[in-house]
Amino acid sequence: MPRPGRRDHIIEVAIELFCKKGFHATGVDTIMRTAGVSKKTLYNHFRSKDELILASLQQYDGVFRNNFMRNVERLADTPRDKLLAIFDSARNWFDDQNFFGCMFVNVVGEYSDPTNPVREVSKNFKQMLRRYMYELSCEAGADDPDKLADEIAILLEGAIVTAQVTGSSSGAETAKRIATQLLESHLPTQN
Amino acid sequence: MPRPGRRDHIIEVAIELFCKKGFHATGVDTIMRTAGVSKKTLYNHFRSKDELILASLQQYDGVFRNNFMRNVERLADTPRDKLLAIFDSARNWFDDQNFFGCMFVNVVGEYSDPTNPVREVSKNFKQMLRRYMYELSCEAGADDPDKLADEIAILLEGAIVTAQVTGSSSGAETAKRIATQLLESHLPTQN
DNA sequence: ACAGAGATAAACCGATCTGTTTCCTTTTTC
DNA sequence: GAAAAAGGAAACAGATCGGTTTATCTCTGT
Repeated sequence: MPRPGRRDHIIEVAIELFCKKGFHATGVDTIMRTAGVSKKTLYNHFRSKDELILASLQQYDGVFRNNFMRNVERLADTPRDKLLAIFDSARNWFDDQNFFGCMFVNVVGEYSDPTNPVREVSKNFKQMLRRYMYELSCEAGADDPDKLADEIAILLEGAIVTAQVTGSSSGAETAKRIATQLLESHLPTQN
Repeated sequence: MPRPGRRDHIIEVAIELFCKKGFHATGVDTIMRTAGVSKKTLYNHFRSKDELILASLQQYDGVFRNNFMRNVERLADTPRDKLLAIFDSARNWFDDQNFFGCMFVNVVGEYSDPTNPVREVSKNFKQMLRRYMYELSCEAGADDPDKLADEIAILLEGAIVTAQVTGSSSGAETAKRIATQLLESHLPTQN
């Protein structure tokens, strides 16, 4: 049996390197050296680099849920406020020293073949986010929760990319401002 | 003197490959073979691959101006309608067979070092876009053209990334819908 | 204590990477 | 038409790529 925690540690290191340096630019030698693990061990846990990339994306999917969404839940109580807190949570993320944009967007930029499995993983991640926004929109009593979810999702994507390219997190506030206006129009007035 | 057109042709080929396959994944051998040019010629025009990447980004900056912005100008007459036509022009772009997201976002995903020149080129590109939106906002009589430009810019970024990841161009309409609402609130009523 | 599985470091494999060089042909220029 | 510049094909260099193998060592279960 493999020693416990090793696999997760390799993935943890891989996520950091993939985010920071990119996927093609990060060699397995670097990952294995950074993780303090022999190459044989790495290939004992993952059949190939592609498989490690996939595992990293799936792991990051869970990490993001725990960090980002839990943060949202902590920052706000009502569904309406949670929809807005998404952008506060995003701002915290942007201001982190280790923010290099969305891992799922970056991986799609490097693997454009539509049949590549990373594409589906990325799509699923974005769908998961949108579903979360959809549920919040329903709970908040939006007149058209489907549309509102699409709109909030686009605002978040735009804020992420803007922060990544410009290096400034101010896009989070711009997006939140737009979102506030959207909620005012599409949510029943709260007294 | 170098034979005319050769340099531009190499760049043209490089842009296509960089967009489609990514930057690290595209080797100079592939570029040179696709361009039908010897390696010596390539390195006669560009000192290194990094220099070719930079030249490609700068060239694409101009290509984008001609294709995207001219398309906007063609689709609408008034500044207000041009601001909205940005998203129609974006939709055409997304539906193109050769859409692989924004080259400047993709390059930032692969080169995260803040001192890398590609970062500044990407930032400049986004600033150029924002300036265009700012000027249209001013002409349209926006109450706060700076804010409106930021907002439209985020909407466009969000639509681009969404189209890239999901493969659907419908985000362009969602973004346009939001933009319409923003214009209704921040522009003087037009009769 | 002993067998077997897991891990390690290192050598190794063939392929590919960016970039240079060589030799020879084509094109430009005066 | 001749000198000079540019281009082409291919070998070459050194490094790195993803991935395998080998020999040695360290755990673990019983």
